Amino acid sequence: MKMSDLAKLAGVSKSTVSRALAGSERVTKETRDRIQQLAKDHNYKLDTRARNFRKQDILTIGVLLPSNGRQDWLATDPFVLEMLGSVADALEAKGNHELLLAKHTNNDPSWISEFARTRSVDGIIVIGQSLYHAELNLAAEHQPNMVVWGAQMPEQKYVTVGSDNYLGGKIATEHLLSQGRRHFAFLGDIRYPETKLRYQGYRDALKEAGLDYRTELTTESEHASDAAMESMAELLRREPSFDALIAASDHLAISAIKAITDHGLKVPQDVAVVGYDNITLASYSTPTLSSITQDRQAAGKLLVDTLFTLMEEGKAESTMIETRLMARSSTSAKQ
Amino acid sequence: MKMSDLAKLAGVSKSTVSRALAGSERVTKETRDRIQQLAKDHNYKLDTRARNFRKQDILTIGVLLPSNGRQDWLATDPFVLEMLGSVADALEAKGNHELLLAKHTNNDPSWISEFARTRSVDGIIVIGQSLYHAELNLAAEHQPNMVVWGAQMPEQKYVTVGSDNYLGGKIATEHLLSQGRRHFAFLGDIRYPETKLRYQGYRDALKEAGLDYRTELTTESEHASDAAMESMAELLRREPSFDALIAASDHLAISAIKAITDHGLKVPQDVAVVGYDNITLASYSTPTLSSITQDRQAAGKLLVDTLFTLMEEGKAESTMIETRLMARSSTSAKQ
DNA sequence: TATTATTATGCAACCGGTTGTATTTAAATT
DNA sequence: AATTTAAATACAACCGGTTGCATAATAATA
Repeated sequence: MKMSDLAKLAGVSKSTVSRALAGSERVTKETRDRIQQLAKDHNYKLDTRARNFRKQDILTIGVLLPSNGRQDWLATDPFVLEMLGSVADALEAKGNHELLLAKHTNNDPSWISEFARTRSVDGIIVIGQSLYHAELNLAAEHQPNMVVWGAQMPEQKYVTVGSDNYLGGKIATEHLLSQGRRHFAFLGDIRYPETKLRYQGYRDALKEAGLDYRTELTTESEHASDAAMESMAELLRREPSFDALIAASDHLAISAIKAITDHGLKVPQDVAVVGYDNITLASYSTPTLSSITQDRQAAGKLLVDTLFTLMEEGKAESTMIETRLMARSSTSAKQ
Repeated sequence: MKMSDLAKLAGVSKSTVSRALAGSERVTKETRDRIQQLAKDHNYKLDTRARNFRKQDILTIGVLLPSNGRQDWLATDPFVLEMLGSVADALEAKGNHELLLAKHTNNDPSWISEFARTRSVDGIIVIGQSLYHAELNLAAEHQPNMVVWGAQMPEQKYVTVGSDNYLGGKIATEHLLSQGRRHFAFLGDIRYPETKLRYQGYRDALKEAGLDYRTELTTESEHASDAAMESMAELLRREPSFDALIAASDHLAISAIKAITDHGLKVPQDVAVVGYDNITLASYSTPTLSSITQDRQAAGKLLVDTLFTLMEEGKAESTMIETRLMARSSTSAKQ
């Protein structure tokens, strides 16, 4: 059932139907009501695809969810969903926009630039820079209206929005320093730009505190939790003397806590842990996890706003949102 | 830059360009290559909206993420993201489909039927039945091609895909019964259809074991964690004698564990806990959380397959996927 | 009642591609 | 060289709406 069919039924022209359904004043109230009723009766549904094609007043925004190398990382980290939600909210608030979701499926990262090249979306938001810097640069050539959640990189052709990861790493470290901790370990994979910055903040905080950065206490790990457990277990065997751990994500932190507990040590008494992202569960896990907060609502809004600046003006600057440590702390002694 | 511009540049007709870009054999290889090169040089991008409008070979599937009443529930539960991911994967595997994402924003549930009424998507998948049974029924009238992740309800006009929540509740309870637990409490909000079934499974398992269901040990709670903490704390004050807890979700379970620990009791020694969903973090939290697994990969695939059956044949049946308890257990004594 | 102003509706072009069919061009056959 | 056959390209209609402009219908004015 198309509009012309409905027009025939109503005994009027297509244009009248179009205007009637749009509620235009150019059609008498009676005709309008009659046609609208008729449309309802016959369960007529306007073809949005045709409408949008003609009007071209709805922007389609592609939202991309890359995996983090590991197939399952993305699917498990609630932080990504919260970001997605806040991006959707921010788009919704703008009005007249469609959110086209695309996610990583196979292990070939070229889908990102492929998406940028072939889909004629009006803009792209990538939730998670991951290891795809080069790929994202390539994508940006095809779709200049692209904003990525992540960290600033050298020779970057896309725009990033992120939190101050360097500062975050520093705050986390200083937090534990202020509680008298002196032997640090860092858990995270510094191949990831964001993790690397957090790591640098961590190192600098230690340096400023006059503490030697002890390289052998650093461990690499994927975001996935099994790998994290193993890394942590190995670290504990190798170097059991640290009393403070900075983890690059809450997921890692929670895995680490398990590994530490399994090793027979107590958190936070023996080892204090600080995570990153401050996912909801962090507040409710046992023991409560201290974490660096990245404000997702602000982040989603900033991603969208930045993209719109880009679309309207053709340029935008990479920006950061607030980073802070949540007040609650795993280090407070439990009885 | 539209196709006709490119045609002018190339000195050929629009149709030749169209065919050249589509890689048709009807255009000489030389012309084809020349045009493709030209397109690349001029950074021409085909208008997918126009293409899809004309070809009508791409189905648009709306994926809806309702909130769970509480504004923040959805955004925090990784289970939803995992479901979303697996739905996206399943759609991707089908090919020729677009995933249009829409989520709850304000507190008005009518957006669901509004979406069904006004957006001309080819089908709808709703991830989370929540409390919106009536609303979903309404939506189904506008878009019969609608599949909902949730539980079967009386007088239901939409199709559901879900796991066997009744069985899940039963398995969870029997698991703790087999470990000698005898005093049970249930944490969850039975207004939610899925939770209600889990609760019924729980009650029946107790009945079959010859245990009186002790109504005063049941507590209602939203999925959100603050409310859960409070409910749990109150329950502990009121009735401190139970040694087993069935929680309607892992999120609830983790909150509950915290409340129990804060109360000075030990998990699992004093109170054994079983959750639901088996989110990734459940395996890595401390203590490890037993949980009922719902296979998300299968779920996403089944949601999509069911929707396609519906779209092709005009009818489909509500189905269930496997439910099982994960082997690892919080009840195993820790030393 | 004839004429003008106003309002309601219809016509046809258009959005940017795709595709069946007609036409031109080149190659093959006699 | 003339004719048939095949290959390459062009033409024009179409997808399902929207919208500027023309026209028909109605109301207002002389």
